[in-house]
Amino acid sequence: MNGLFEALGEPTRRQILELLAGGEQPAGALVEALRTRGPISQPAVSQHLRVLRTAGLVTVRAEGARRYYALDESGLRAAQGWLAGLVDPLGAFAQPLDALATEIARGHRSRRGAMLAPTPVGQHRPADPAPDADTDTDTERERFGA
Amino acid sequence: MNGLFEALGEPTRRQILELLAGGEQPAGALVEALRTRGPISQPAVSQHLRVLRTAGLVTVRAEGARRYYALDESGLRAAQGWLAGLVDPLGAFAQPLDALATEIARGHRSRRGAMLAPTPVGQHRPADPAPDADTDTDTERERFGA
DNA sequence: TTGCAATATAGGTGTGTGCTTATATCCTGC
DNA sequence: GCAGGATATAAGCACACACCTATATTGCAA
Repeated sequence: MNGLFEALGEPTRRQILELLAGGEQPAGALVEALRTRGPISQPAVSQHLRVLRTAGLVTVRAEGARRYYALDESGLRAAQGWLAGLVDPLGAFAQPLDALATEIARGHRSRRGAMLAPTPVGQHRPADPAPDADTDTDTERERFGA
Repeated sequence: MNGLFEALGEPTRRQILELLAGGEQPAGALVEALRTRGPISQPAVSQHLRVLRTAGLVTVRAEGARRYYALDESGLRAAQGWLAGLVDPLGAFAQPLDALATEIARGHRSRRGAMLAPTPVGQHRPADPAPDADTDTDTERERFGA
């Protein structure tokens, strides 16, 4: 789960996510769909999918030679959580309600201010959901893992 | 309001947003704050602020020679809305509750599928909140506008 | 096994963009 | 007015990254 917002920053990748909002799809179908909008190569899409995957925005499921991609809600929620934490320092609305209780119990200080890195509740201190981190920890060989 | 997610894709810019979550701040203070994390020039920050502004993520208020920046919730909500639209095709949870009613009244079709560009409710069809759009429509001279 | 379909990786290229220094613009106080 | 502070723009550079073609890997069916 790295480079969350960096991944979202690319229009083609956002388009892929929109396509996946319609349900799970094999990589090939995504290539096809994207080609209705403009010319793009299969490897380009594959690379985008990899970025989305390491960002925790999509999941893969292998079925035979086909690889089905789907939205990964955890990543999407992480992004939403971070945004929510900005507007609403208390994080009251972010996902699980019990987080609110936690905050209250802690005696919510000063309501706004001195809360530089807003804790996006739900995931405690994601330490910035998208911390540059070019360190490709994804060396795990799992090619075509069935 | 352009390049929403592109703007969010930059770590320094996200850091600026986090700083602004603590309340309105003049540009200079942001430069100072960012310098605690690492070396950066004043123009660099100014440029980031511009990007955030044209993305609708921050607002500016001029007071004397100083320019106070603050979070623009509309932009943040737009981003959240888009994300929400992905996970929840009906857009039930996105901001104002009445949006749900609207959807229901319209007779929510087929629940999932064929809804490629999920309407993020709240702002009807932002036509992709961050549509590449390199066309710099921001030629409006408003330098140091009081 | 061979062939083909589906997808991923390798390697190379061009461009966008984030950075810097230098300078312009605008405000305020003297 | 002029000096100095605060911020924005200009111009140029370097590097990241999105893209491509070519190829490797895996699965399946003949």
